[in-house]
Amino acid sequence: MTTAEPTVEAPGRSRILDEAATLFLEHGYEAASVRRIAKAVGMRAASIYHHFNSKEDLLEAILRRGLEVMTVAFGEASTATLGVPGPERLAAHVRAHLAALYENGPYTATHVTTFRTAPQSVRATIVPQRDAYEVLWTSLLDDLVTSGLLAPDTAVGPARLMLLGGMNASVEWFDPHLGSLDDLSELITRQTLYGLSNPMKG
Amino acid sequence: MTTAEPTVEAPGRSRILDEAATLFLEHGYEAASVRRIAKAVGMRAASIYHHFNSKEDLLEAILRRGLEVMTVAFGEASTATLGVPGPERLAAHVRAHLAALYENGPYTATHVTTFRTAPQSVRATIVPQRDAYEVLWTSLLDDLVTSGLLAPDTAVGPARLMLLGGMNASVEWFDPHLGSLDDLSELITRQTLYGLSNPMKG
DNA sequence: TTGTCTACCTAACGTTCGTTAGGTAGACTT
DNA sequence: AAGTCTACCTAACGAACGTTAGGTAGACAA
Repeated sequence: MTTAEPTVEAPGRSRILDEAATLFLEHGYEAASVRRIAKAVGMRAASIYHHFNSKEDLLEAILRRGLEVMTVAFGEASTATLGVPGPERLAAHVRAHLAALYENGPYTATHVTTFRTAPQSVRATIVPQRDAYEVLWTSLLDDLVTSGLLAPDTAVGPARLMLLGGMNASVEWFDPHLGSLDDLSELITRQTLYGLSNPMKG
Repeated sequence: MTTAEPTVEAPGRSRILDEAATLFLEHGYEAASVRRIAKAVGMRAASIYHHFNSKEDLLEAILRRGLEVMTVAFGEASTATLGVPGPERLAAHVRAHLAALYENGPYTATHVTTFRTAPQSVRATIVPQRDAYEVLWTSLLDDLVTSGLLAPDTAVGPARLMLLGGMNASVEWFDPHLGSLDDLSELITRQTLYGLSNPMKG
């Protein structure tokens, strides 16, 4: 009513975020220049600065959003599986993290691939939220140990790092247009829980 | 006798490779400028071009060397474990890949972290050798299926990607000065084979 | 001793970078 | 109708980029 909806497409802040995240993901933060991002959006480099104070601010917004997508997905998986058995509960959280990587824009994928080489000042502002996300996983794995699904002597720290590392590494080879996210989730969950060894043997 | 050995340190091509690989690993290819690399070596930017034709050539040399370190390590593990049981054989190869990542300079670590965002022309020249390395792993896993260690219905492709992805992802959190490479190898091997689930339960 | 080669150097090239200053066209408010 | 705000624009800044041209000091060979 009040505002006419855009006829063809609405540029602006969210378009910039989308295109910048895509370019950061594909080429890295430094290699994706402001002019290249602007061109992808369909505007001039200077116009970026109407929406963001600096290129680093833009990166920070993207990393933060990627983290938020993960965190929200984790929370939804948690509330949706409050009473269910351990394996299903783990599977739901694995599926949630993978969905964050592949289904809500390039933000989470950009986060996990770009964070390590991001400028130190940007990383520093993000670290607390990142730690919070890792705590969520630690708590989940602790619960699964307590409930008896995971071995009592499980080293939860390394287990969390390997599980998240394995999921994140899938951005290097998994293409959601070619493979099914459900299949990938099931594969990772099963391999994490039971490994590759032949159950018929010792 | 013939040549005096360097009093303090020998700069030159190998120093450039070392420092460049370290900077590429830490900050990424684009963020590490030729001048910054030269400064780390203790020379001027122009002098780099006495040893390499371009920055891309330098990157290619580093990626190639990282791949060679992996490949050699894999080969040694293979010949050293020709007759041994499957679990030990897998463990040796895992240990070899991790040693390549952490023990023979930053080349392999730089390779696995930088390849994805490297300029397309550089990637293209490296791809064949990369594929060859993956074939080595595929063959190993095939053997382990045949020998009965791994389940007969193992999807070897995804299993390989997850194992290599998990090992490579460890560069984000593992510090060889703080943790033992043997412990990490054993952790990854055991988790890969048997998973995290409680063997006391169904 | 003269010449060649290696491994660096200084100086500079054109290009691109992130960023800023200041302008404008349209929408919406009063 | 005049004023304000939003979302862009053109033009340009200084700095840094990869790279090249040409020089030099020392080692070694003839």
